[in-house]
Parts: sequence; C-alpha cells; structure tokens
Amino acid sequence: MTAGKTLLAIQDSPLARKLSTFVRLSDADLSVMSDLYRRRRHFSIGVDMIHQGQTDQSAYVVASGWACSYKILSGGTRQIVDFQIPGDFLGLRSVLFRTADHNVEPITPVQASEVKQRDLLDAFSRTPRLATAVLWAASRDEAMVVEHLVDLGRRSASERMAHFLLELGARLRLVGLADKTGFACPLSQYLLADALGLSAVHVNRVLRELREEGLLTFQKGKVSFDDYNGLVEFSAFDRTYLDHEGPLLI
Amino acid sequence: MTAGKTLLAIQDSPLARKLSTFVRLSDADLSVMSDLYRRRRHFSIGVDMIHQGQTDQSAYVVASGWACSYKILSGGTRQIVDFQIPGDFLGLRSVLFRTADHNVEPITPVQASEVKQRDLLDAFSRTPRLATAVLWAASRDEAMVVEHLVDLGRRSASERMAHFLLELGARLRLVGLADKTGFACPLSQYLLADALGLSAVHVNRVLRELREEGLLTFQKGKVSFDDYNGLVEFSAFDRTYLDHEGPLLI
DNA sequence: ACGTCGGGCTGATGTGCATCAGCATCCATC
DNA sequence: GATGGATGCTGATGCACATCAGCCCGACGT
Repeated sequence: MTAGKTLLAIQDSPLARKLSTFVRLSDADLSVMSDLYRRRRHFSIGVDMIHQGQTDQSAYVVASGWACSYKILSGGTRQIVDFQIPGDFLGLRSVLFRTADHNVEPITPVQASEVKQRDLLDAFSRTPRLATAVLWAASRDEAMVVEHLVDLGRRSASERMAHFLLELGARLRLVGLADKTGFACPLSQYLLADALGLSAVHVNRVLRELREEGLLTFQKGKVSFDDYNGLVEFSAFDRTYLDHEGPLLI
Repeated sequence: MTAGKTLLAIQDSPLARKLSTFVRLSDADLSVMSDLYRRRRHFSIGVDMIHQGQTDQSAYVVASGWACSYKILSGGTRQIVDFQIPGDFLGLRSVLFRTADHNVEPITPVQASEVKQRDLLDAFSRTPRLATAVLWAASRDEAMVVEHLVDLGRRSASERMAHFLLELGARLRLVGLADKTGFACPLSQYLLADALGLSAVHVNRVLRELREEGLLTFQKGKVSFDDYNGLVEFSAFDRTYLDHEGPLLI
C-alpha cells in the first residue's frame, strides 16, 4: 500500500470521520493518527477489554463492533455508563489513573486499536491540533454521560428510552452507521435495562408503548424511528452537544 | 509581594493542593498557574456564572464558595449534575464547545479566577506537565459524574444520599475543608433533591432515617459522619477514584 | 428428536418514591 | 410588632416502577 492510499484509508476511519466534524485534519495529523492504528486487537463477546481494579491498562479506539462500559454494584446489579461504537475511545480514563475504575465488555465482536499512554502523549506533542481534537472528543463523551445522568435523574422511563435511542442514532450517523429512519442495533433488552436503570420487564413494556404510539419500533435488532419529530418533541432531545454545524478551524 | 511569596501563596491555593496529589508541581508550573489566577471575579447568589445556550463562555477556577452546574428540563424541573467547591474547574466544557450545554449558579457567594480559552492553551504549551495535571483533574471530574450516574441509576435513595455525602466529604478533605468527622455544608434540602433526583420531601425523610440509624447527621448547615465506617459499608463507597496514594511523577 | 438456553413477552402483586396539603421556624424587611 | 419568603418537617394518598412467576420462540448442542 502506498503512503497516499494509507492516508485515504485513515481518512475514512470512523475516528477521523468523527473528529473531522470538529477540526479540519491536515495530512500530517492523519499520518500521526495512522501510527495510533498500528496495534490492532480483536475481542470476543464475554471477554472483558478493561477490568475494574486492574492497573496499567491501555486505551483503545474502536474500529468495528459495539462495547459497553459499566460498573458492578454490591447487590449484583450493574449500571452501564455508556456504549462504545466505532470511532469511540475507550478506557481513556484508565490510562490516566493508576487503576481502572470501571469495566468494558464487548457486546459484539470488536476490532480495536490499542493505544498506550506513551503513544498518546507522543502523538499529542507532535500535533497539538490532534490533542485538541481528542480533548474535544473526551468532552463530548462527558457531555453524553451528563445527558445520560439527566435521563436517570429526571426523565420518565419512556422519555429516557426515546432520548437514549435518539442520541445513539445521532452518534451512529456521525460515523455513517445510521440515517434518519433508524439503525441496526445489537442491544438486548437486558442491556438497555442496565443502561437506563430499569428492569428488563419494564424495558419491554416501554418499547411496546412507544411502538403503539407510533413513535419508534425496536425489533429484530433494528431500531426504526417511525416519527422522528414526534420523538424529538416527546423526549426534549437537543442535539447541539453532539454536532457543531461544521468544523471549527482552531 | 515578592515573587517568592507569590509562589508560596499559589502553592497554598485549593487548585494547587488538589493537583499536587497527582503531580509534583515545579516552581515553573506554579508560576504559570499564577498567571491563570490574574482575573479574579466575584459572583453573587442567584446570578448565573454560565448560562446554557450562550456562546464564547470562559472557564473558571473556584477560589472560595460553592456553585452547582445543572440542566433545566422541559417540565420545569432541573437536574444538578455536580457541585463545584474551591479548587474545582467549572465550565471547562463550555470553552471547547461553541455553546454552553449547561448552567452554573453560585450557591454561596463565589470568588473565582476567569480563564479564557487562549490563557489555557498558552499555559498548556508552556508546561505540558500542567496540561497533564489538568487533563487528570478533568478525568477525575468525569469519574465523579459517572459515580453520580450510578447513584441515580441503581442505588436506593438512602444509599445515594450516604454515598453522595461521603464523596463530597472526601473532595472537601483534599482541599482542607473537611475531616473524617464531617464538614460545613451550605446545601439546602431542595438542592440535594435536585442533585439526587428525589423530591425535597423525600430528602428530608431519608436524612431523618440516616440520623436515626446513627449513620450521619445533617443539621444547621453541618454534616457529621456519626459512623464513618458504617456509612462506607452501607453505601459501598470506594474512594480509589478520588485519591491515588501519593503523586505520580510522570 | 430432544433438552436447554438466551431472548422476548405478559399478568399479578408489592413498594419506593412523588405529590399534595398543611404546619412550624427562622430570618429579613418595613 | 407585623408580614412575607425561605427552609425544615410531617401525614395521607397515588402511581410508576420493581419483582416474581411463567409462557413462547428460535438457535444451539448431543
């Protein structure tokens, strides 16, 4: 493969696609990014990618597949904090702390690039622009966690569900895995329950309600937005924290 | 004031105290930090420091007083995402995004240093060590938001309350505003309700329960941990994400 | 062909919390 | 001393969830 072709391939990666909505990336930035993609790893369903309490973890950039980060509670229940889709970082926090404070587990088979602390800091010093872009991506992740927190704190079960699936759809669109009509979704109702702080039984009922209201259909691994505008209004979804109307040219 | 005295003063600031638990700061780092402290501002109760939807906001470092960041929902309710105490950053996300995605409001009168986007990026390029420290602080904030999310998703009202007050106590200890027996706390039961996703009525009952169990007392603006170990066990509080047993020497 | 296991789905029952209503106390202000 | 607003506190009632129990279906293994 020639250098030119490599750049093209990188440019097409989910991460580059996502960062490009924020910063216009130069060829130099892209070539530094391609270094981060060297160590490709594969993870199977059920094998933790990151394990709570372990030290010296790496971070990863997801190339394909879905994962979820979660915390286990004493009662045996768990709370899923976020789902990671292609283009997302994962475990960024566990490289800054001595020990990982959460688990990450693949939901589907996952291809991801391992990023060691040293790689990351080196890349930052070589192109500060990339550093800013990554900081932006981390802030965006935090904004999503905050929105998720609001879901759990102050929204009803059906508002939560609608808001959550809309957000997921918007994230997937940024990396070309969804359109306004819906997206393919490998999440079971149990996973949704652990993410939304509900019981699996109630998730089922809420999905039925939303379907009967003609708002959205989630069946056979496919989410369909039957009434997108209705959903946005119902859940008071405001996507300004996800996209920023074209790249900022720092 | 001489340069030496200035450094001493900075070294004693809540922010420096907090960052020092992570990175050993050199005199150079401290002097760059002192530049960030130039623009001191005062905020009164009830006047927003940061307002959702507004553009070109600054970030702040709290010197004294308490603030809270929150989101307003369509129903008129609100969800408090986090409280800011001395030494905390505030609005870091709103300098990276075009528009602020949340509000920040003082709870007590607040003294804070304004940090413009340019100041921050300049400081980072001058001492990468400080940049890492700030990135660490931001990650720690995110870890707290995650823990808060778990509170709302999977813990009962009284576990939430206990966990939340323990965390607040641990944070305040890092900046010398609390000890193991308790701390002065300006939060009303309404504020606690908005933070914990409960009604003010229920907050009152939960506090009574905890008091009657002999676990903690919150009265007249003072939180007392009557049985610290009991509380830790009851709420499964794990503080590893807050302190890291001595500074890392990157 | 047979179990079995994960996932979706449903009804009956229980409960943790919200909501509503009202009272008491402490301030600040006139 | 009167007045009104913020805050703490309490009882009664209702509802949005959880929990328990069970059935159905398709994908798998032996």
